[in-house]
Amino acid sequence: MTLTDYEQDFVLHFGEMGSRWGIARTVGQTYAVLFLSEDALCADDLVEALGVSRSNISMSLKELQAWNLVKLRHRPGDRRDFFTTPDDMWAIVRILIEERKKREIDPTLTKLRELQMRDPGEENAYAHARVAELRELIEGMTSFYDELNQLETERLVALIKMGSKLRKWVATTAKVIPLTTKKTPKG
Amino acid sequence: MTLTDYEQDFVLHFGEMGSRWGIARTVGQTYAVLFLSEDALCADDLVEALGVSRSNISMSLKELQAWNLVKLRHRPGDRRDFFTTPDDMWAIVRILIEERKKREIDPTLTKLRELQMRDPGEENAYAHARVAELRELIEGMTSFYDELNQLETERLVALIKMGSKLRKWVATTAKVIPLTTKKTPKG
DNA sequence: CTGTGTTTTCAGAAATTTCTGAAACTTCGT
DNA sequence: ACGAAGTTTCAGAAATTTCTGAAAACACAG
Repeated sequence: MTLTDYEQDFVLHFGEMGSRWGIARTVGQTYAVLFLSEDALCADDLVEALGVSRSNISMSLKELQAWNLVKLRHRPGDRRDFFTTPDDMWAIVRILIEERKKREIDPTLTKLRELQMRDPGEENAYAHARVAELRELIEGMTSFYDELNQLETERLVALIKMGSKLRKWVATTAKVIPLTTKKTPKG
Repeated sequence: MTLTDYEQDFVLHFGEMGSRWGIARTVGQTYAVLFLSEDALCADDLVEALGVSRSNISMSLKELQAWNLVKLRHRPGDRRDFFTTPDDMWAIVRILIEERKKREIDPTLTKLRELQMRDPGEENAYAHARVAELRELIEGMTSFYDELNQLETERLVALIKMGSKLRKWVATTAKVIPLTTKKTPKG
């Protein structure tokens, strides 16, 4: 398991981007190696390819499994665990978006709803309105996402390829629905 | 500048979420305070509200300005800088998405394109194909995003509110376009 | 030019996250 | 039950990120 220069380049990039994507470097690199590999790899292959500790690989694989980003495989007569990435890329995209939503949006939505339940009192009138605005916006966006997410992949791909047709359709269809965002005036 | 319990709760949540969103805690809190405040605030207001150092606030505001998430205001006869958040929430959403794309997607797209230019050679045939697949997918998604981003806010909001209409429209319109994702077979 | 009120910078302290090595655990064959 | 091959856990080391305090820089008034 030695990486070619080409692979190396890709893998190092994923490692560096890791911090921006909210994952540890080794997790990013591990995923990258599996992504590029035609066959399933075992933990020691990854240790060798990346030159990091066995335990680090173990942790990273655990994290990738928690995110559903790798699949476990077994070979007859071999006790080791082998790993691959799902080969349908769109499945990967859906997983990534779903996981990010779960971690980055849902807790905030919960908090906003909780705040909305409270009696804000005089002093928090403005804050309360602002929270409502934010909550409505996030709710709108997540239900739009749910809508898209219900499309089977084939149709989603078609939609994405449709380009300007979508814009035209919105232009003709959308105008009947009234705009509801209110601007809150400022001092 | 003392925060009410209500505000405090919101602000602390934004601080905690910061790490998940890829921003420092103080940056998140600073933004939260400004977001909830009806009037523009100066740096010392924020120091008092959050109980952190002046320099930390200075850095945080600088970062928020780099992201275009706060606006600078001045008062006649007052030398201090005052800050607010843009009051159009959709503008905020657009900024956030654009900035994330810039940081999290664009560098990778550049890298993938760079790899595609290279002569991969025999040994990298599979990796090269996999990179192509990923690049195409990301390009497709970003141009769909560009498409949506060209809609003026009013129409975007309408589209988001359209719910199942979109799905129906895709069902009737999309089927003419052939599916192009190829599954790469595995060992 | 000097003094006052303000923002910025930056080296190092503090906090947090990531990684390692050693030990513990699991599973299976004999 | 024992040993071999594999995996996981976890305390602390290493690396990274965030925050502070002191100093520097800036902008204006007198």
